[in-house]
Amino acid sequence: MDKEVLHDNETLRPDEAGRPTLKTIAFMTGLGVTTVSRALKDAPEIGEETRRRVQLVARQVGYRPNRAGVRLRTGKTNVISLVLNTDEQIMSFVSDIIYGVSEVLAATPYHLIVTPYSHVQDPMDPVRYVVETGSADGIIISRTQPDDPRVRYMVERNFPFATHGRTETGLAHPFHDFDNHAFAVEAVRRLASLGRRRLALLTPPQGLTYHQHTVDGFADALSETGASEIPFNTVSIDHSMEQIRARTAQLMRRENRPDGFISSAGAATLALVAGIEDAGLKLGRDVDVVSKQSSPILHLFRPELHLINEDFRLAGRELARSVLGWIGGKSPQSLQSLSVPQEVEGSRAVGQ
Amino acid sequence: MDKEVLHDNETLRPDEAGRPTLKTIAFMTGLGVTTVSRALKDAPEIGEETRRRVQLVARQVGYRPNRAGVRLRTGKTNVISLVLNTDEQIMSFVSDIIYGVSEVLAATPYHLIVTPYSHVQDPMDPVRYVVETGSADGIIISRTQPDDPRVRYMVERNFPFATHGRTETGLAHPFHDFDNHAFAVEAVRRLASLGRRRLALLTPPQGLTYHQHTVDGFADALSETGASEIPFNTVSIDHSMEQIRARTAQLMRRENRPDGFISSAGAATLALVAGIEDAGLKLGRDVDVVSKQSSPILHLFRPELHLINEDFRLAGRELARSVLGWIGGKSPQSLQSLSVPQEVEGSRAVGQ
DNA sequence: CCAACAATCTGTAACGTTTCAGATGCTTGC
DNA sequence: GCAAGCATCTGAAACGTTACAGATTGTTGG
Repeated sequence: MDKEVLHDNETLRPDEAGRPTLKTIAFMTGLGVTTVSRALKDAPEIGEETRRRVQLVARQVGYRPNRAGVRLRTGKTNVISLVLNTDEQIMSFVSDIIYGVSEVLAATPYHLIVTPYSHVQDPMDPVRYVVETGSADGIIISRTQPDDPRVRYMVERNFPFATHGRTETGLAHPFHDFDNHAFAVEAVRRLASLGRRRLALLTPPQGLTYHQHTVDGFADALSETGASEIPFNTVSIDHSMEQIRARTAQLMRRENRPDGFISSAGAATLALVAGIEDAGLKLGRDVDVVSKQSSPILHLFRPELHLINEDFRLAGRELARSVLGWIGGKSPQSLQSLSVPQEVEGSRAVGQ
Repeated sequence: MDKEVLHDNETLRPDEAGRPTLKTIAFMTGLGVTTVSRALKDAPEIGEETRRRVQLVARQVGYRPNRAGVRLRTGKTNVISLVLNTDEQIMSFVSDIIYGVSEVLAATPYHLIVTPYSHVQDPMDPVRYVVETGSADGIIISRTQPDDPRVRYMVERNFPFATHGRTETGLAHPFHDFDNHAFAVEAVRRLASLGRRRLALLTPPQGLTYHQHTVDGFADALSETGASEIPFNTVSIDHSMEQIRARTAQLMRRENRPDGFISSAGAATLALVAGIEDAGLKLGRDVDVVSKQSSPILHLFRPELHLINEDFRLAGRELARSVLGWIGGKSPQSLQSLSVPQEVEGSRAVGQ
């Protein structure tokens, strides 16, 4: 600290507008930039006093590592990419996921970047883009399929990711999923307990893993309760409100109409109920409906609805934790979680 | 192309797993990396044939500029930051904005990064962070206030941004706004035309610019139509569903209750209507409600509702275009837009 | 024929970071 | 007294890009 060699940094003017860099701190402390770099990340071969001195100065001048510098040198982007389908109709749950992810990332140096794709594209495109250009350290995807090509692709390349929903690839990868089997079972039981015997299921989109989970839960609970199924396969929650409404009305005007419905999405339930009422029937009297919801609003729509919450903010948090975990070296197997259907407050709540 | 000096790039192995860089293309074409760099951006001092040759090779090998390299060298991040408040209750509109922004950015090299903040923080924090660390080239903010400190901050630093909502700072900056004055006027007229004379307004949050716009439009149209106001200032659309519902019920049980409501948000309308019905009153008979909505769902909730659409996806697109415009050198004044209330399909639609 | 010029092309340096392979000085053991 | 070892520190090089200041041609005008 005395001999001050003053390495001839020709153009070095300490506080010249720009933000401080390692060089700035090196100059201020009289150390080399290598030493500063190592001191800041608590490397072992740095003296105790030096470390403290460097960290003090760094804090004082508000040093923040330049992301581009780090990224160029190390390849680490400190970015998580959330891949989203922009065709979703009513999608307040999307913001919930985003906020959940954000909550977790806030305590880290990670930024969240949203990578959208639409129906005109191969869902693989955004994933390929991120992996090939290395524009993120990890990816979160949703609308997961049993044999999801995106999952295969990323596993092959050993690229960290987490899926919202499970696969049946046999590949071990992080996921978070809502237990839709349990949801369907609880829903059927509820309807059965109300004396409903002819049940129809408004399913998740064909081809997604949780479609099958829901259908399986429905079937299992049907045989458990002895209720029967009224097929309702012409629409799914991916269809437009108009279509769901029309098909429901159509179904409800038939001879052998259902007396109980299970709906896999809150928005779809609005259309479903409208269809029921179009047919001149009344909720709670002629038919009961159990619905999933992601925002606590459906009880305002029709108090007769039976509701089960799916917490997407929680999903976002879990998914973020999972990718970070994988990036951090944890084993994929240890980063899988399942969320259980939540009882909704109020008299008509479903669940235990 | 004949003398092939083979610049001694010691460690250069063309196709060694990694993605192609300028160096790769330089090697393949036999040119210098400077030439390649310039050829790719159509610089003037590059021969026609060379340019074509370079661009052909670049396309063939799937060259994509390394973002970290560009960012480190030029300071350009090719990132737009969308700053969001995570405390919003029901926020399907958030995804709409995100998708709108994405749509526009998709055709550009820009990435979208979501920067959240919560009530515990100063709304200034995320803005300061982005500006100070230079982690984006432009910012989009919402929940704009008449004298918004974030706007002053960014204008002072000449940092490109766009606001969802206007300010009254006198500073020229890009914005997109929904014409809430017009919305309130149309809403009052509609209620007046239905013979409603005692109107209550469920306002946007106090402190935000569009609160005043709405209130002003309401007042203007009241004097135009001769209707009178029933004060309803104890809640705003930022309050919880429960609070809105309870206050509404309370209001509707009073002697001098309103016979018309204007609601500034779709989600709040659910609670508002619930409150009305809690008081034993009936929509369309005892009271009419005009509501804004951002998703076409409220007509399913109660067909008696009068609805006006606010298109948030459009807002997202406009906001994205605005920031990009400013970054691209256009004048802030030329990047301001206002969106007019949209008529909702169906018999009870409001608007022209 | 030569100077001047335009048209093309080029290497070097720099952005901020981390890794690598030392350098320096001080103890320690014998 | 000295080699070896340890504890600290260090500069150079590299990541991929662009700006700068030339270099190398061939062409033109006088």
